[in-house]
Amino acid sequence: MVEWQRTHTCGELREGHVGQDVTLTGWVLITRNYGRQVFVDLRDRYGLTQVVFEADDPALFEAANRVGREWVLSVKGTVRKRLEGAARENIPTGRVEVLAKAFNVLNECPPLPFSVTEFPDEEPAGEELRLQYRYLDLRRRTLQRVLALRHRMNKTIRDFLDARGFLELETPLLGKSTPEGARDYLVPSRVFPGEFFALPQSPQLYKQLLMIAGYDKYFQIARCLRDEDLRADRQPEFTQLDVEVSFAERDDILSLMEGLAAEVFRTCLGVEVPVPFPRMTYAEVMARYGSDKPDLRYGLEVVDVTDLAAESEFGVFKSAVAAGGVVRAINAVGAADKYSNTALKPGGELPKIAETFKAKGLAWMKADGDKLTGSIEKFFPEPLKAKLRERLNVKPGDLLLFVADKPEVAADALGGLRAHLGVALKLYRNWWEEKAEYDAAEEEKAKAEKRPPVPYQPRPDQFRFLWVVDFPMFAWDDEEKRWAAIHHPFTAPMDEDLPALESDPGKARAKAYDLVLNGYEVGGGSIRIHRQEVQSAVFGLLGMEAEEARKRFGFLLDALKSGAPPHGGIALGLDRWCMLLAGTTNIRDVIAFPKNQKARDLMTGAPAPVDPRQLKDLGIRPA
RNA sequence: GGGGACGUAGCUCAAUUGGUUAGAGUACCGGACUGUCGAUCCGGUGGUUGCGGGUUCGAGUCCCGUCGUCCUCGCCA
Repeated sequence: MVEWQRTHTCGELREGHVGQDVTLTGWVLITRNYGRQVFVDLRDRYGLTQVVFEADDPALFEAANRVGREWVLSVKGTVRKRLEGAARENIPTGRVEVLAKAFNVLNECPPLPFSVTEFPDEEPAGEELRLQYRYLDLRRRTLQRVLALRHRMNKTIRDFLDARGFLELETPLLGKSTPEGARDYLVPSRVFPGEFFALPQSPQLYKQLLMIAGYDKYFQIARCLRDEDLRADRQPEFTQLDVEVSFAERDDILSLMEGLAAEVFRTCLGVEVPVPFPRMTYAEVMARYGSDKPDLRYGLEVVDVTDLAAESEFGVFKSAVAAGGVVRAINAVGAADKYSNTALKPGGELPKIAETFKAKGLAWMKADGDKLTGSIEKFFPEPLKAKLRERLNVKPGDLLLFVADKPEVAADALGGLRAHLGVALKLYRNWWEEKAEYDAAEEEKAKAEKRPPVPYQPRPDQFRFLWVVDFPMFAWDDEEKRWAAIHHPFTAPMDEDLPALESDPGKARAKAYDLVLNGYEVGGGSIRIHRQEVQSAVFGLLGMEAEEARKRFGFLLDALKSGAPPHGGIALGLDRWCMLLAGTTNIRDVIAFPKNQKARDLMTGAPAPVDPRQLKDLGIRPA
């Protein structure tokens, strides 16, 4: 085997290279045997080039005939223009081909458990199988593009923050378990049997200590680990852009992030997202959308009708109001025909969703012409119906959905219904769905017109950012009978709410903010407490005795006394960012080696039992 | 921990009301073929219907259990 090193990549050759002797290396996508020629599509992550073996050289031709899919080859040959009429305009290398003079088989490959070709009408293999053979899955062009996009995103972030004087600093993986928050992944200490490190849920405390140390602009693309149940957009280990700034107030952080988001969308998608992003208070989004991360790509807002319901004769509404509850409604515009009365009965499609969120039931009316119909209609006298129609802007064919309950339950249930209806009524389209449609049509057109296809360009209106601000400091934990931090225990209360900390903790608002994009929480942060006495007070409210606080966070309390500057920051969930940039709703699609829903790595099999001697060294006995 | 969907050839799927020997496409193997481009044509190999039990004259199909995967509620400061 001689001189197999490549001179060009498989995506490089053009008409300008015609006549040159070149060497390509890559994987065989597919071969076409035509009797007198063998065509081999050779592929690497840069592209695909057609290689031709001709029968004039019987030994070479015979050898080429044996080559199969996914073999790794090095091919020496001459670039030549394709025959008249045989050029392909849909790939950049489509006007040329390489006439092979010699080749090396760098590795053979048996038939694979699934196809990596990704032909248009080819159904992808099941995810379980793809995760088991992730190294093959990653060979697919789609995943190669996603990981390249992820690189581009990370690079943009680093360049953006570097240009503004930020330092990328690393913090430990082996740290100390902190109370509250998610379950920790623990690492046993060999030197101190029975003692454990905890892997970081985020670099939160370290970055605050860096602020106190005077590193006033910090960032890190940091791995975070939380041992909680997973979802389509949650992995046990995930990546955050962690940012912290000293002498910053909330708006400094928000506008910095707006600039960063705009830069990321510019470089990764070619989209100019409008800044600044809209802002709403937590109270407002919960009232209007029933969610702290509403998707603003569609309306379907929640409307309060408590006053009208109280005037009605409907017992369920009246008693809910009498008990201090609320009655809220959604007008599912034009959906009266889509949901039969059966689908709206208890146990039907929509009531079941409401019940998922703890609502006791779902009441409804339909607008049949200019009449309201449904079983609860009779409890509303005509003038009240008129007010209802006006409040909810009812038009013929509309479906009204009511939830009567405690404010939080009503918000959750209607928020859940809103999200469900957004999908069911097709109130919005994801940009990648429009792209898929465009691509299919454009491919056809380009082929007919013998030109390269024009790539799809996403639009700014397909990305609806939102800042949610003024979160409450605490929520009452009914199970543990105590206040729990909504953000985290280091979040500063709003200055004017400092008195409320003592008198009415539930009313105190935090200097906390979340960034929401198309219904996904893609970032969250706060201005931190930088005064020791405030931090101690908050610990106290969270039910932590002074002695315990000292034991757990003594280092932080001491540090806060030692010249801590005001500071604050944010963390962006980069996996979710990458999802939305890549056009997927599955976080595993943007992580090279993800875990499955039970947090198992199907490729390596981790987690796995270990040798008993390892456990003995660590002083651990299995349960 | 709760709810839901799914599990049939290497892969993607089909199989009527419970009814004959479980099919198709693709992959793979063999053959034909002078420009293909997911070539085409002809032929062939390939099955513990996830696993265990039950009902039945008869189970891929129905019931129970179990394992696995995904979605979701709780959970994720």
